[in-house]
Formats: sequence, C-alpha cells, structure tokens
Amino acid sequence: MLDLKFIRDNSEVVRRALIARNIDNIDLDGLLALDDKRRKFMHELETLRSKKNTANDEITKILKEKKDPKEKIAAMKTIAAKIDDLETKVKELDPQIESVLIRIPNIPHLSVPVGAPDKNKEVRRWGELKTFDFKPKNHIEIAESLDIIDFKRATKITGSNFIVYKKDGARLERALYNFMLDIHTKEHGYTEILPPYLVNRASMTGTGQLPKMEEDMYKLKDEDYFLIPTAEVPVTNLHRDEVLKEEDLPILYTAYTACFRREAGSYGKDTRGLVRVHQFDKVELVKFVTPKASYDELEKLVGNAERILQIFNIPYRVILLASGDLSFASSKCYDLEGYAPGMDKWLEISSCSNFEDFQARRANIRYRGKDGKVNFVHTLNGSGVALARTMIALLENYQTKEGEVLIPEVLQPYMGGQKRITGSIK
RNA sequence: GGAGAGGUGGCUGAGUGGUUGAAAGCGGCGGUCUUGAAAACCGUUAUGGACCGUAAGGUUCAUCUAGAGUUCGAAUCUCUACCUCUCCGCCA
Repeated sequence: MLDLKFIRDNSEVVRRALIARNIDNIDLDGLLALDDKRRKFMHELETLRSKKNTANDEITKILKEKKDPKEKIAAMKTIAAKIDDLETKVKELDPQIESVLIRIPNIPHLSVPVGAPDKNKEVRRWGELKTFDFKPKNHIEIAESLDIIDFKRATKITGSNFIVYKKDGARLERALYNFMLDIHTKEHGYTEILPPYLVNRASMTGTGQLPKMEEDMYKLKDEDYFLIPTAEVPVTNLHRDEVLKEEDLPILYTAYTACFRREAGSYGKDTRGLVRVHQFDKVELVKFVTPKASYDELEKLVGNAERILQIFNIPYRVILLASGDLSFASSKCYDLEGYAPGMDKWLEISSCSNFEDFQARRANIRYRGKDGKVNFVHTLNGSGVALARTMIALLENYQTKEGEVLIPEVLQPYMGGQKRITGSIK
C-alpha cells in the first residue's frame, strides 16, 4: 500500500506508475477529492473535539469544587451531537478511500523498463544449452515412461492439473527441497521456517494477494482462511504488527511449502504436464531489510536462487521485468528462466522481488533504527526455487538416450546414493 | 465441543468512569564516574495524523485487540467479533 500522503504530494508519480503498469481502473482524481473532503471534515471535527476536551476539564474542576456543572453539561450535549454527526460523515468516507488505496499497486523502481511484457530485458544468461544426439523427450513422456508421475490418477482423486509423484519421482522431489533448504541455510545464511499452509485474511492482505487476487486463491468454506499461494505469505506475515530492531536486520528466512493456486482464467495455456499445476512445492526466500540495503539485498537474493540452478547445471537467463509485467506489490522483479530442452522452452523457475515498504506498510512491519526512530522495513522475496518446473528442467536436461534420467551428483546423497532413475525401482 | 480467566507502550506489568498518553520495572538513548568496560547514579525515551515554522520546535486530535453502544466525559461500564491462557472432553 502506498502512503496516502505520498499520493497526495506526488500524484503525478502515481499516475505515471499506473500508466506504466497499464492499469486504468483506478480513479486517482476521485481518491484525491475524497481525501480532500475527508481532511476538511477532520479539521472541523478536531476543532470540536478540542473544545470538548477543554470543557470536560472544566467540568472536572467544577466537580472538584463541589459545585454544580449542569449548565456546562447542557452546552456540551450540543457539541457532542455535532461531533457525532461529523464522525458519521468521516466513517462513510473512510471505506471509500480505503477501497481505492488498497488497489493501487507499488511504484516501479527507476531501473525498471517501462512498457508491456515485450519490454522485459534479459540481463544475463548462464550455462550452455545441452546438445543431444537423439531427439530429447519432454518431461511428460519421460515421467510416464519411467512411471514417476501419475497424471491420470491425480485427476481422478482430485481434478485436472493436479499431479501425483510416485517412486523415484516422489523421492527426487523430496531430495530437491531438502537439498535447497540445506544450501540456503548452511551456505546463504537463511533461517529455516516451516509455516502453516493456511493463513487468515489479514495475512493475505498484508502481502498484497488480497483483495485483488481473491479469485486466484483457494478459500475454505467454514473459516476465513486461505490456502497459501506461496510461502511468502505466512513467512512475511511472521513479523506483521511488529517493531524489529535494526541490529537484527537483515532477517533472512527460507521455507519449503506446498503452494496452491487456482490459476483461474489460465486454462488452455501450458496446461499439460508440470508447467502449471494447482499444487506445487517451492522453497521460498524472504528478507526483511533496512531501506538503504534493499536493492543490494535484491541482487544477493537473485544470486542465491541462481546458485541452485548453477549447481544443477541448468542453463538459465535472468529477466528484468518491465513495468507492465510487474506483480502488484513489487517495485522491481527479476525472473529466472530455466531451459527445458524437451519442450524447447524457457520456464519461469524463480521470481525475485523487492517490495520496498509496500508490504511493510500494509502489514505494519517496522524497525527501530539505531537512532531510536521507527520506520517501515523493506521486504523482499524470491523462489529458491519452484520445484515443479525445476523437475521439468532436470528430467529434460538429464535424460539419456536409453530413456533414463541421471541424478545430479549433489542430489545423489539425498537419494541414498542412487545415480539414475531407471523406472525399475519401486 | 464444554467451563473459566484474560487481551494495556519495544518488552513485562499496574491501573475498574473525570489532568491517565497511561505507575513501576526491563530494554534503548544521553551523561557522571573509569585508562577502557562493567556496576552504580542522574536524565531521557510511544505511535500516527492535522496545523504553524526555513529549522529547532510549537499547537492540536486520535490511539490501551477490533467494531458498536451508554455518558458532558471511557483503558475503566454494556454488547459483538477476533485472539490468548487454564481445566475438562475428543483426537494424529
């Protein structure tokens, strides 16, 4: 959420940001008019309240002198009525202002290219595309022939775009997130968190998923709880309504969770296989940092995610997202796209964002500086990395002519020393 | 699910209708002392908004989980919601 005062003082900056994001359903002038109206009421209201407070002090004094304050009290009744009236008016305005304010996205950072997604900029590329002396299969063919993912039965027991991992598929998945968590905690300095997969409305609002994306979330019927679309939500909200200490920053968390997304409206695109599923595993990285450090921390965060792909030797490119492709709460975002030779596609495997104080303001996450002043922290997060699509990249990059899949050396200890997936192992 | 207790500042915790924005302690900051540190002592220390001022600062309003109500006046009384704790029940 942006600061209303900031919007008031920088309305042109906000207007440009909305245009850059190609958002046209925000009535900025309407908001400013409402704000103006509210401030006039507030001024009047505060004057009256001041009068009230003075009069109340006088009544107290009269009572102490054991006299009768009857006249004063009668006079105060009229003022109290006026105050009531104004309070009602302000209370009518507040939700109107709030409903616009909460839908205004974050301002893109100056380094973010302005424009539609075709303005996304590749900032670097790592690794060599693998060449095969046979026609590489896609992950669906591989998974089915090795019997490590059961697409059909997943549809039976739940519905379309769910998957069942089995045998070495399930084992590899488990190895992957264990390995990633170990790298991030032991080598990158993150603290491991295993949060709830259900969160309340305040948490979803705090990180910016609500109210805008409610139709993309799974919601419980009997409680006002949501299935998390990413560990970002519970982990960032860990410090909601808290005042952290500057000397404790940066705080770095990593968490493995399942992620649940309805993907409403995205049917027809990438619906086969593992690319777009309603439930997938992800290891997430979350940072709470001082404003001064946040852009350096973003670069480090991207580096931490890249490290995983480098270890797996998966070729990837780093994409700086243009303003039109930026998620609601983020100021700047890098996507990591890993190459999947079987599909001959670059797949988004990680997304690393700096939210500056946008989430912190919504979720009220602050820190006390060494000078004693309290201010909003900056929050960041990134996937480190998303498992389903990493699984695609691994299966397709590590496949052999014989139809087996080699297990990257670093993962072998996590799979009991096993070196390859042959399909014969139960 | 049943019964009871409770939600107060960065933290612990006092306060049950009238200078209480809120005692005390801890923590933080500044200082005295010290070669330095600790200890001790002294001082200081909520957050947000509006207005005035170049600024230092000043004036003022709000905020004791949230919302509604009673009252001239609410941290304090009433109602509702949410949350926490204790005991009982159920349960992996």
